[in-house]
Amino acid sequence: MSDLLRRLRARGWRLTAQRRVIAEVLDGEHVHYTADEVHARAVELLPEISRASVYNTLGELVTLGEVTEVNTDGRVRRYDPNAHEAHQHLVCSGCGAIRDVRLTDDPLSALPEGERFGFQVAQATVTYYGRCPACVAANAAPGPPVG
Amino acid sequence: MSDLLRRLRARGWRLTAQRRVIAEVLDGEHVHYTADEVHARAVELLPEISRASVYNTLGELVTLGEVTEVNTDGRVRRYDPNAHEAHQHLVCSGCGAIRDVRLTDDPLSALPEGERFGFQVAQATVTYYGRCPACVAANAAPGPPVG
DNA sequence: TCCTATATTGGACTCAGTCCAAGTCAAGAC
DNA sequence: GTCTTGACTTGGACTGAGTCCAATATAGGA
Repeated sequence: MSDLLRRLRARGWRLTAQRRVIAEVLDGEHVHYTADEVHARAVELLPEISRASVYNTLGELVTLGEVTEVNTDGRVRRYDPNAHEAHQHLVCSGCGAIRDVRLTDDPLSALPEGERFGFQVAQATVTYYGRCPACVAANAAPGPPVG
Repeated sequence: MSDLLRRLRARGWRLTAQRRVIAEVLDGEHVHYTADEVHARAVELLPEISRASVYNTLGELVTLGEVTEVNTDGRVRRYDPNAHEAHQHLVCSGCGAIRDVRLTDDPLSALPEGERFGFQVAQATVTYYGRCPACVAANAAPGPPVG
């Protein structure tokens, strides 16, 4: 049993076939799947698993802090199982590729007291946008870079 | 005529009633409306304006760099007319209130070369999450803070 | 093995956003 | 002032992500 499943068990989760399969799909530190991608991969392991179960389980994993929701394109939510290491994301505006990145400074330190407006600030998410090496090479000559 | 309309005119835009109304709705530096909120306000000024026109116009304003798209909740896109001043956003996880904030450091400086993976990094967006004074006061005694 | 609270299912539903063919109209030409 | 035309608008159908729910199934403790 994976560490994730062990932790879930310890929290009183019932270990159903569906939850095991979803945990298996998310196993791997650097995946950023959408709910539908998780579902597609889960179906290969357990053909009868429903979309609703995938959404339910992902939502619960997010609530428990085992998975982080990331939204890099303003459209689809993605699920990041690398929730136990502080990191941010670097996104290719050409192909949408996503890399986990570690920053030198806590982004909270860049927000001065005078800009907090009395908020109790708890968290920051940073998304970097650029072009990955493959997309840079692909557009080297033709046209201006996008985004 | 507002500066925005003047700039659009200079770019060859036809100044239709719909576009004037949308520009008027977005007038004001610190609004962060969704497309449907823009539509609702536009309808008060021009009852027959359609959702499609609102989406079209907002999309064009974003392409022209006159308005920025922001997504603070992973769900709805919001439109920020304060596109000519570099800033980031502070979001209340209680009520969703959004404030523009100016940082002391360029967030790009926190991403070391070794974490760029050959990307040509162009841009960073930072979103801070916390609780606004009103939400802090509201939950002062009862229950643990959310998020 | 039984029991039951918890989880799963599929299908209907919502909501944001897109697409399109038909109709309208801003603004340049005269 | 009127004409002309291509850009703009419209409403309605459509898509895709995500939610909700009543009926059914099942994990795991008794």
